[in-house]
Order: sequence, then structure tokens, then C-alpha cells
Amino acid sequence: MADLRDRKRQRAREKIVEAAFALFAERGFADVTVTEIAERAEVGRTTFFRYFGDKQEVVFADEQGLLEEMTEHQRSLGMISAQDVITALRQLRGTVLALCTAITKDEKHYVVHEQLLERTPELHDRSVRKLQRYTETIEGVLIDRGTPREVAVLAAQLALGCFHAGRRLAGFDPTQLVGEVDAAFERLVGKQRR
Amino acid sequence: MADLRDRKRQRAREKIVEAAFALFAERGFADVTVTEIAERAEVGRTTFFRYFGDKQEVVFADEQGLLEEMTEHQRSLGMISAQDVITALRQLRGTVLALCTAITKDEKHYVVHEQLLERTPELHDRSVRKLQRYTETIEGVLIDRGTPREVAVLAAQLALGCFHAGRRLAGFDPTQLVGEVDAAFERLVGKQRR
DNA sequence: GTTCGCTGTGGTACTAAGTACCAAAAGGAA
DNA sequence: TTCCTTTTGGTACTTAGTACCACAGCGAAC
Repeated sequence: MADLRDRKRQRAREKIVEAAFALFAERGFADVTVTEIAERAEVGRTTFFRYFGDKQEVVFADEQGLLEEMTEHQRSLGMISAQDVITALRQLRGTVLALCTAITKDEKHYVVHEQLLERTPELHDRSVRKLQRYTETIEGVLIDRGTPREVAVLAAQLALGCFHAGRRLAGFDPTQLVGEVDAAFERLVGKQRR
Repeated sequence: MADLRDRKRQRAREKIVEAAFALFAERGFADVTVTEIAERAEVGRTTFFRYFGDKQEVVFADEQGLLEEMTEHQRSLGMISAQDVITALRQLRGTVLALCTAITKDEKHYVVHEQLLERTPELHDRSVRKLQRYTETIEGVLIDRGTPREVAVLAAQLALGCFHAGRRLAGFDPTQLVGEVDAAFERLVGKQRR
């Protein structure tokens, strides 16, 4: 059986995330202390910091899996190496849209999450950092596939730009995100995908 | 004469920035306390926080002026309203390049600054936030000029993408930044500028 | 030049994040 | 049971950031 220890850890982690989101939804990010989260999750304060490097990290708890999903999606697309920016962008389009679909799947969670970011500058910063990480990973996939570095770096950054633009235009509406991001790509590279 | 008070404040501010950069260059961002900066600048700790909202802000002390410079540059370009993304990007190209020139003017300072950002994730985050602010301002200028919102938002984000890509490709070399960013624009919109 | 008002200063005291360390609890294997 | 290893939670400490307050120094009016 899969280690009782592992299951316990998994459970503790979930309890912390639940407790944190409940409290953040009630009172916002700044007005909740780590001690309170720990109490509500029935763990020690020390334990909180063992699971999450800092208070902000808990907000992005379930985003770890997204990166792997995304790179997986991108890798699965085949091995045609793009030599120019527009072609590379067409290859990235589907992956970015898949990401949008994934994060808006749980609509309520998406809204709470976006509002937290909107209201808390540090969280917004952190979110952007994480997106940059994703972008650099995607850039790596392109390079592995034979796309020249200058092209890959630019294409990845532009794809991120489309995402940001779509997000801004969609506001907090989870049902509009995919459409707006797709429209942004369309404005850049035209109608055809991939 | 321009208020003795104003001059004193200006001087205090400069002393804080000098002290901070000297200490950061010696020991890195994390290993310097605000108290130390304040002591070296011969002001109280309280005063430090009166001039800079937090420890990170002092790193970006001289970037306030850049935003105004940039919007000024952009506004001065005249009143032709771009209706599509590529045209809008051509209009933004010069402004972004001007920004690049401005920040690499003092080469030593640029290198120290970039290295601080590289080594200190929180500073990198903050830097990206500031760039996003700039981007949104530029977006506003385009909109004011008659460019449709969806186009302006996207164009501004893409220009930011070109900047990021160029920066990544240039590494820490201040002499390459302008060239790399310009090359990024060229890959996207072709040779002609404006 | 003295007095009055205002702005800016720096000190004290407090809260909360994050770190280091340690002793004890609990799972896993013998 | 016994022993080893992982995980826990508590204590104590440092530092960022905030609130508050008494005081100093500039500027203006008399």
C-alpha cells in the first residue's frame, strides 16, 4: 500500500490549502496570519512552512501540475521544428488555450483566485513570475525541437503576451478567457491554428 | 530659492539610495538590513520607510522618471491611430528602444541592477510588475489615440514580450540590449520602423 | 529676532513572516 | 518489542513593516 506516511502528508497539505482559501475568501490575503491558517488546518505553524515556502505559495498550491501538463501537451504536438516566429506561435497556440481551459475548469476557484491576485500586488507579482517560468520551459521545448534560440525565446514571450492580453480583456469572467486569448492569437497569426 | 526643505529631502533620498546600493553590491540584497542602510545613510530607520514603501523600492529608485519619459516619447509620435496590431507595434518600437537606451546609459549601474534582479527572485518579481505598469500606461496612450482596445492591449503586451526576449538574449551585456530588442521587433514586424 | 505653525524626523513599541534548532511522536522494518 | 528514520510542533530569534508620539528645524508673520 502506498505508504501511510504519504497519504498523511497529502491529507495535511490539502487541509492547509482548504483552510487558507477559506480564510482568504473571508478576509483577504493580508488580514490572515499563517498562525491562523495553521490552527484551522490543525497543524503547527512550523509545519505550514515545511509544506509551503512562504505564505504566498499556498495560493498557487494546485498550479504545480499545470506546468507538467503544459509541457506534456506541447511535447506531444510532434517534432516539426519551427524556423520563424509566426510558425512557432501557431504551434504554441493550442498549448496556451489548453492552459486557459485547465485554469478556468473550476470557475468559482478561478474567480476567487483572480480576485486575490487583483487585490494583492505581491500575489500578482508571484503569479507573473510563475508564468515566466512556464514560458521559459516552453521555450526549452521549442529549442529541443530544433527551433533557433532567438526565435524560441521571442515566440514564447509573445505567446505569454497573448495570454496576458486575453486575460486583461476577459476581466474576471472565466467563460471568456479562452475566447479572448484565442482572439489575441488570431489578431497576431491569423485564423489557422497549429 | 527652491525650498531648503526640498533640497534636504532630495539629499536624504540620494544618501539612502547610495548607501543601499553600496551595501547591496557588497553583500547582496538579502544580507543587508534596513537598519544598516539607514545607519549608513545617517537617517533613522523610520525615515527610510518614509522615503521608500519597502526595502525593495529603493532598488528601483531612479526608475520613476522613466515612465514619464516613455509616455512622453510615445505621445510625441503624433496622432495616427493604428487599427491593427502590427501597425501599433511599429509605433511602439521606437519607444521601447528609447527605454532600452535610457536604462543602459549608465552601464555599471545597469549591470549591478540586473545582477541584483537575477539573484533575488522578489526583486525580479517587482521589476516585472513595474514593467507591466509601464505597459498598461502605453496601452492607454494607444487607446487615447484611437486604437481599438483589444488591439492596444495586445500590442502593448507584445511589445513587452519583445523587450523581455531581447533582455534574455542580451544577457547582462548593456551594449547588446538595444540590438537584441530591435532584432526581436524585426522578427515580428519586419524591417521598417514606425 | 521672536514667535507661531507646519513639516519632517527619529525613537519606541508592536505585529507578523520566516529561520534555526531540538525534543518528542509516529511510521516502517527487523 | 526494538530500533531507525521521517515528520512534527514548540521555542526562540531576526527582521520587515506599521502606529504613534514627542521634538527639531524651516518658513512666514509680526
